[in-house]
Amino acid sequence: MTGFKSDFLRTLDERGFIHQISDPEGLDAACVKGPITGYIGFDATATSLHVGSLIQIMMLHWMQQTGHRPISLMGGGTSLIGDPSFKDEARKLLTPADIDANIAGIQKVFDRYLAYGDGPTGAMMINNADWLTKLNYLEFLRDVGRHFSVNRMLSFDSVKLRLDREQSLSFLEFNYMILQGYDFVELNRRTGTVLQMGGSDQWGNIVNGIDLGHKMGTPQLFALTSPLLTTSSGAKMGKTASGAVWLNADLLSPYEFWQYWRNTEDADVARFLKLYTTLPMPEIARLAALGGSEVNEAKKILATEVTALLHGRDAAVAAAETARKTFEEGALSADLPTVEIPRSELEAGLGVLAAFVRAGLAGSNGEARRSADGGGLKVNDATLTDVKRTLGLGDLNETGAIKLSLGRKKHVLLKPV
RNA sequence: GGGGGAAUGUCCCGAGCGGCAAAGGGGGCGGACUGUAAAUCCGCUGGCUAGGCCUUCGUAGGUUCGAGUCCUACUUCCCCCA
Repeated sequence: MTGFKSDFLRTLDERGFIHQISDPEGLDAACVKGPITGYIGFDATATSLHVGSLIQIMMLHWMQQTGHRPISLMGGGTSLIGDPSFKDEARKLLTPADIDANIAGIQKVFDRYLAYGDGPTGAMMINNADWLTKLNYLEFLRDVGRHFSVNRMLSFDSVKLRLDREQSLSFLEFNYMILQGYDFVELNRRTGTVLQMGGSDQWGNIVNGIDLGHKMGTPQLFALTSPLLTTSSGAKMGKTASGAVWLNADLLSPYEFWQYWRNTEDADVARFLKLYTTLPMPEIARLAALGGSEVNEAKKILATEVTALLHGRDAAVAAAETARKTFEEGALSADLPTVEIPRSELEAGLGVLAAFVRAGLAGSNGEARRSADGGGLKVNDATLTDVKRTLGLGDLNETGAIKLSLGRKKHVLLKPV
């Protein structure tokens, strides 16, 4: 449906966030009537979220910007179980200590996107461990469990994958969707939440919560899912050679984060500007209209805006400047990713291949050797030809570091300490 | 309950007469061309103290000078009969 009356849905719609809504007219009407409360749950399976979650965070952001109250729900309780949806095997079980540490890491990011506070549109940070860990089993079965039809749960696509392949789906995992459904009801009771959002793979789990709400006497609840995001070439978002594109700066520096967006494919620029920046639509339309090599300007703006939201404007501008010096002037920027190395090792002479491994540009000496064979390694901008040479203090350049490059895009400074 | 088939390079799919570091894809990385894009072409895609050594084919044993390949047991999955 198009032609939403509420600012919230209109914004999400025109920016490409909407995949499915359970009752579009009903939700639209509720949004027009006054501030509503909605949430998205985040698994605590790693110490940082990655770009795959950014679209969800942006939905919460817009929710607040358009006059509603967003809740970021930490899955402290549900992560004890692990979401089996569309997975073909069980995840490793996390300990409560792991999960607490993960939540601590994840929370840091949200302050950038949401304004937490008590007002009618103040965001809330809630952990579902608050109630899930206190449940009494028999009580829970009688109050909540009786509303779930196993027949129906078995029919969900998210579990079918496992069942069709006759792979074991433990009772523990099977309960995940019940707990997620219960979360929705519990949040409604505690905060008046009426909307749960999430990726399209969460549709079944969310609708389950709505059904449970009906049976347990909540007001009408709503589901809204975002499309599963892939790049134009079909790759899942957030994967690079070196691993996931983390949001936390200690796992991926602002410069590297900026680079990830700078390298967006042409065909994705407009879509990403709408999803991941807060630039006004007319401005995005202007950038999207740029043709040929001019799209590079749009990509730089995309990279800077996305980075500014996450790491702050200063860090984004600095990243852009480092990139400009490195790529456009070919000059040496002291702000490139830096790896420190004991001065004594340099004095003793460090094998070049080992140096590239230390810098994180190669996984092993063999890999570094192959890259060199292909002409892909550079030391201080000179192509490496002798893989047996060693690096010493004499290789330090004017900034007191050694610049190691893999390909044209990846540069690391090796700095003695 | 009975019968038949399958598990391969820790990214995925997939060939593999007892001599195999193991065909071929996809993906990824690098090079050329460009615009730090896409498409295209080329190279690489177990580890190491590097022409020699070490570790890999579901798990554990066995046969053999030598096992991904043959035998036994186990695990998991697929198909057929009941």
